[in-house]
Amino acid sequence: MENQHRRELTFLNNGDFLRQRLDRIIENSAEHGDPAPIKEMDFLSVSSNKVNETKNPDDDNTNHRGSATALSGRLVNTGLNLTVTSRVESNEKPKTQRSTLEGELRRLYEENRKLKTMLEQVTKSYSQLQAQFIVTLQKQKPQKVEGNGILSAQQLMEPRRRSTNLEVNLNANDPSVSDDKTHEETSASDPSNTLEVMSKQRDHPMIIGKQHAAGPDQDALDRSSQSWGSSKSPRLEEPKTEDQVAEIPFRKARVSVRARSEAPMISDGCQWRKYGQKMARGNPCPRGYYRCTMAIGCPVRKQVQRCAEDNSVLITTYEGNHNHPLPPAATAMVNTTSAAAAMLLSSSTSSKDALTNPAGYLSSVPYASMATLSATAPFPTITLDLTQSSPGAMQLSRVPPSLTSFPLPFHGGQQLQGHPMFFPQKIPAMGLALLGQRQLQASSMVETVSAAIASDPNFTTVLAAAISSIIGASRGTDHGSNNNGGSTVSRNGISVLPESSQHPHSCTTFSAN
DNA sequence: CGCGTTTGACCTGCGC
DNA sequence: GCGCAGGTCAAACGCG
Repeated sequence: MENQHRRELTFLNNGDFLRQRLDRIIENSAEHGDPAPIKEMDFLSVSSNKVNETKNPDDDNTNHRGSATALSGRLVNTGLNLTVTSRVESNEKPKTQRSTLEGELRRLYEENRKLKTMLEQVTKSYSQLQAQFIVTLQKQKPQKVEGNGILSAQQLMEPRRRSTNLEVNLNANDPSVSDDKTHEETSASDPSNTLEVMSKQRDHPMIIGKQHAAGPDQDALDRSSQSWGSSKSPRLEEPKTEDQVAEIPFRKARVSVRARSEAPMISDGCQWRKYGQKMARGNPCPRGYYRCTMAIGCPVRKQVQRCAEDNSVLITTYEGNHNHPLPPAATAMVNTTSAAAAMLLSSSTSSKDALTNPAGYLSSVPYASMATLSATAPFPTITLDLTQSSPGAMQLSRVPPSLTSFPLPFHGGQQLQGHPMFFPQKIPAMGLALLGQRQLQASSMVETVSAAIASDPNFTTVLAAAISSIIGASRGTDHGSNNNGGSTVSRNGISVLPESSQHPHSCTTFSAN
């Protein structure tokens, strides 16, 4: 069951499974005397096949997502947003063979439809779980404070963690690709899910406890959030309490977005106020510092800077947790991106492990073509690169020379010796399928990250562990909405791993429009 | 007048 | 300890 589900999700996200099936069909056709039933792939034209008369009741649904592939008169969703027409000389085929193919395709279509539904359910369940998780955390805060107002010795002795700086190249640069599915899926999540869904710490299983120790009041949260970056301005700060001191080692994850834009800032649905500008070393373009002004005291901040190598590339780095409802434009991205960041952070139970063996995590990130680790950056950063326009471009990414880079193996520890910046496309099947298409049709970033979430057992494991550890003790407080969540977990065969019960969440809101 | 931006000063962390 | 770089603050300024 688990394997099947995983396969289904993979297929949904990249069409690899279907591609294999189609290959098999093609091979069968060749064996039956049709040497080249599919001579070329027309990515633009809609099917003109004469057989396409029995319109499937779900055609509309498929078409509007731009994923329909017409093959032998049947629409098949490849999950690649590609429209493929096979020019099969259908009238040359024996009728039986044709009907067999049609039957096969019909079955595939139905299967694809089911898988799509399942993915939507999983996505929705994830959002619901997130919301419940946060609600439970908030409920438990008073207890924690009551029980123990200070951090454990282990927490206090936790050394300042090393950070990881991770770049994940996503081929989500094509705005022309329909994003209806994305909106459909993300809109299913309650905007409230975006509120404090993400904590700012990681690397510690008792992160939640730490937050609780800091107190349930928003001030505490704001204090911790205001320490954006490696330096704090102490001018207006009160003398540090024990809790505040203990917060220092725990820093926030960042999500950085690279997107091509001539505009001074990418539109992400939020309102920002500039509070500073600074010339950064090694970049002739100044870096702007912005603060979210959609609500008083919203701790979310972002940095905007143009890429030194390419001025058309805008690098936006987000950090912090919104303490207010988000507009739909911003909400759409929050869950998926925060989950991506959480997934990043959850990859390493310790920073040392992340430096030495981050493959386990990265291997689950689709389209992740390279990763770099920074021994100097004070926080883990996941970079979503929306600037790549071709598969080849995805293979190489640059990082500042100040960053210590490590070749990170994917799935089995493959590395390119001597090319620390270059990673083989040893990525999950979903990525391979896309790469194999030569024309990488990028779905939206949300879709991409969603794919990563849906297909990543590590993330779901961590999430399940977190929920189990937090909610498990207070099951009575759950409501009916968690039914889906529970089924999601069980479908993925998640087991609770106490050592993975960290809850790294990064609140991130962005879009690249 | 209110709001947002600009800009120089200040602070912290870190490397040498 | 010193210098540098990153991050933040707040007064000054501009605009509607």
